[in-house]
Amino acid sequence: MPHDAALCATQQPCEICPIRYRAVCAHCEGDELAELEGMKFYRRYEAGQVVVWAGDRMDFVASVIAGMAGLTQQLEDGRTQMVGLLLPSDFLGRPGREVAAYTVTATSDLMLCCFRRKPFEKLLIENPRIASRLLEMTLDELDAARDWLLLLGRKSAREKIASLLVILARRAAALVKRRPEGRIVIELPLTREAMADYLGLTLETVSRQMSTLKREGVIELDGKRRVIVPSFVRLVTESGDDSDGGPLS
Amino acid sequence: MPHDAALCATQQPCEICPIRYRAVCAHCEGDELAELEGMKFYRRYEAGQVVVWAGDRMDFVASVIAGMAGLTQQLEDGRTQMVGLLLPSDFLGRPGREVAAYTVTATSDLMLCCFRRKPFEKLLIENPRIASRLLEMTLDELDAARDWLLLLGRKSAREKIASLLVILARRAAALVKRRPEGRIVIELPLTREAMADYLGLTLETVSRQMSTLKREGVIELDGKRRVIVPSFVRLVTESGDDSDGGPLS
DNA sequence: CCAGGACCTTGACCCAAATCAAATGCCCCA
DNA sequence: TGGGGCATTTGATTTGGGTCAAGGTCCTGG
Repeated sequence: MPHDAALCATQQPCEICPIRYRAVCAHCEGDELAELEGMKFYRRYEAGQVVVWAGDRMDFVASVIAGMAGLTQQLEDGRTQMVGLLLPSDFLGRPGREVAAYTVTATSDLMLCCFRRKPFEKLLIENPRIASRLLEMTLDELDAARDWLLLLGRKSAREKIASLLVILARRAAALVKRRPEGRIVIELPLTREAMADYLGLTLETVSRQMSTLKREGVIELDGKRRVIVPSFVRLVTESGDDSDGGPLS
Repeated sequence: MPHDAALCATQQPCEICPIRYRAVCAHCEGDELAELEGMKFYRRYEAGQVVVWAGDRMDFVASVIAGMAGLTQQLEDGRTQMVGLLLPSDFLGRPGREVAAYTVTATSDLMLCCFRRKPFEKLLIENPRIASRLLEMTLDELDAARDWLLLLGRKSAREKIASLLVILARRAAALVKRRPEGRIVIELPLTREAMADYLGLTLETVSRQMSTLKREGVIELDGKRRVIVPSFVRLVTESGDDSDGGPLS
């Protein structure tokens, strides 16, 4: 069956696809996934709830269906850095690793489509197509991590905030509404503290920079968690990287 | 044939293994790799030489045989961040990507074992074992990138320096000599500027922190590029993370 | 053996972001 | 309707690391 973009792009969870419910679905991949029935289950978490603690045994891997989660790492003295951002269609867990290396926390209400580890690993071996899809996704994640390294290592606080908004606007189509005249509305699925942990800043600095961007008209705030972007191009400029790749630019 | 740890761990390049000459070799993987003959070639680069520029076409992928290279990303105004560190056995290039996303520079003299892209990709499809090895390596790289995010986001300059030395000591067995009484000697394959680009610092700060660590007896310097670590445990303490995983700890 | 240049160190000063400390707003539930 | 608790904002102050500037060291090639 041919790829059905409309069906794949829907916000409804695909009931069959094991990995990426939006870009790959039963309608695209065919019957090879039918065997997955019976090895998967859904779980929901509330904002702030911990999915797994680093060091805990994790007997499943999962695909994010809705909401957002963060992978988090800590130094002994409590300094915290987010090291992974999971949005719908992202994959959680690592084949072959039974013990979680990072703490996973729902930063907003979260819905996961989970697969029991053992049968999933068996599936990977038997089904090179899924394995290769997983490799591709991992490579994309690595690229994202590398952009993040540049952000953490070399960008100013203001550029970091702008970059985060750009990332959310580009990746989280579900969070974004386009308004007439090109205005964009972003529902922030993170607290200021989670933003700070993502950006390697303190929450006070995040708050101050949000205020500054607002004062200068780069963004508007409607409540604390809704950001309106009058000019996306302007926001991208503020983010420091000129890459015009990706949607919305 | 069973895994031969001694043979795999040798510093000699494995003439057959396409991906990781130390951990996987013809002796472990068997004949499935024989078909690789004829699709591979070696290249050497001098310290400072650029392997590929971001945006350039790259018609091969490669395995690092000796030396060290850095992947580097830049903002328009020239701020530079290293986003990948390639040591012997690391893999360079991404299947399916013909245009390099990052600039690759040899930070020391470098030897690559290269594979022409097309036949390599064909091989990946036909040989799930190699594909799965590549997935595993990519996941390891992602883990390393995540530790790096923590380093850039939350560590002090001093901790960053100590962390880099720990990483080099753990990963680059080829660079490290153990002396009696547990002393370790590290040959730094990077300039101070490359260290700064890795750590998200300026070269002046790197130099200052090296001097401080020396003054306090955490390290000794023999010339500019040879670091002697009297107590590795002490160095790990200075690095901020208490993880005692990995060799040498 | 000396000159030039690349690489590194050190000093003085400055500034962006952290830290410490108070408000303020907001939501939920009694 | 009001109060408790959390998230957020804002202010005052400090500080780690950046910036600018001046040497120093070592290697190489003439």
